[in-house]
Amino acid sequence: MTSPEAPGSGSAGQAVPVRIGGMESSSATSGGSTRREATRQKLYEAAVTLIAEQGFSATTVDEIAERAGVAKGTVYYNFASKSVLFEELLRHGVGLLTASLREAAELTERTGGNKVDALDAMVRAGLVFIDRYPAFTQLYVAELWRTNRAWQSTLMVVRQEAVAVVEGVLRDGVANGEFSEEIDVQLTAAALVGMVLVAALDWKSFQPERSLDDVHSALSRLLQGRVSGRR
Amino acid sequence: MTSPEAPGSGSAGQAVPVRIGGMESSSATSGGSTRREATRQKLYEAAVTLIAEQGFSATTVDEIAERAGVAKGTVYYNFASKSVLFEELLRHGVGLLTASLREAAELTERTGGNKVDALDAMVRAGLVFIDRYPAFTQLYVAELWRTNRAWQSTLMVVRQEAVAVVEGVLRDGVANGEFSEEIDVQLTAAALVGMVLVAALDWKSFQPERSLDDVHSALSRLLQGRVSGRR
DNA sequence: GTTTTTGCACTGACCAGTCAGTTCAAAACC
DNA sequence: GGTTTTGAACTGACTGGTCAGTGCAAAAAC
Repeated sequence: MTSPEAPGSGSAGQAVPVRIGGMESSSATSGGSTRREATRQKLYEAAVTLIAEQGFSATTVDEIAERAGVAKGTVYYNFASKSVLFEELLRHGVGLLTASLREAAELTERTGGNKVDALDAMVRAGLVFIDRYPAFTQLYVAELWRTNRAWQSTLMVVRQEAVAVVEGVLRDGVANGEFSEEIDVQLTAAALVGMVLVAALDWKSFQPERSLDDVHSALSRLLQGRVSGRR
Repeated sequence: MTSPEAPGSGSAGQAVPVRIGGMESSSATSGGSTRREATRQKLYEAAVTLIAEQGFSATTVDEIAERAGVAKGTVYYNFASKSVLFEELLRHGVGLLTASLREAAELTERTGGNKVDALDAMVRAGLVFIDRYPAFTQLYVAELWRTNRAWQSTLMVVRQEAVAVVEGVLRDGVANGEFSEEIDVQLTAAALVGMVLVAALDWKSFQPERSLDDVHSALSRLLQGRVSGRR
């Protein structure tokens, strides 16, 4: 099940039954069995594609259960409600993205790259993420600017974490003179995120045969202002 | 004429409502009453905000009718179904955007601007549009990359019309040497659209007190590569 | 007199969430 | 070893409610 979607905690090896306490702090249901974790994972995977395709409200719990190969009751055994399932899915997915962006930025830092390099590395990290989890990305974009929804506040927090990584790099770049002091950090960060997001979704939807490198270099060019003019 | 048929009665064919290419609704209002047009307009306005907030499936026809101050029967007198109403709304809205972009590009052309100016004018036109119709924009973004929905093909056609305007300017710019020949027109256009879309939605959602000029200048800077480095 | 809107009762499909009952692997016991 | 008990995990039929779409007679608008 190295399935193509549903950001889940790695691909939980289903062979190894022993899994000692390590990592995750969320204690609550400690003693969590592996079986349960596997079921949740299957549910995430089923839900993410269905919701990306049809939207949250148009996706039924029966469908999710069916695609996960599980009874409907199991969904409710594992999650308090349909929207809790969704909320948890969102939190998890964006967490992965944030970690990935942060790592890209830090790696560049450590290997002595400048801030433009960091930005470029983050663009690539974003593309890699979208390449791996297109459905999740799609669903995220669809929900991000909605108001009046149960998971709105969760989403906002989680979004801010991701955007903050980009903003941080921009701010650092301004501080060390690499970027103009005139730039508006917040707006520029949003614009950069949008650039990657939309270009990548278009790539996946309308010309999926293109390579990641292709897309990356097009965006790099734009990012570095190598669009206009000669050369 | 895509003249509105009588209230879809008969249980007749409910075969997939996907129908491409319908001509523009008569702008001339030929014969068509203005009253009807006004009712439709009210329904569009009611539907757009509700659907932007809640999504298509979570929005009920009763709600739409109520917010429009109209009886439910009227909705069905004017539109064959809920999804037809939505589809027409999409077509209508994107039509406005496309016209606006095209106008911006042409005006720049006529007043002797170069292609960068045209792009910049289109960015502004996009911002003005989003400023005026934030709910529509939001809803459009939420639906754009969905698959498996009834109005998918309509959306695709209409999206292409809008993106094509941007692509056209880019292509012209490449042709006259203003832009590098290396740019990927399609991807760059998508990225530019994304930049404006996401920056503007963030603006509206998270810092609505900013002025349009503010946002525009931040994007202009990015567009012209005046972000990094020197002056 | 024709078109459009209203109001409202009605139907049939669909769906989130529930709950009494089943499964089965590991623990407890002999 | 073999047997019994336990309980977490899972099942799926069922319920109560919701909602798209219908039908139609009468009023309003043009």
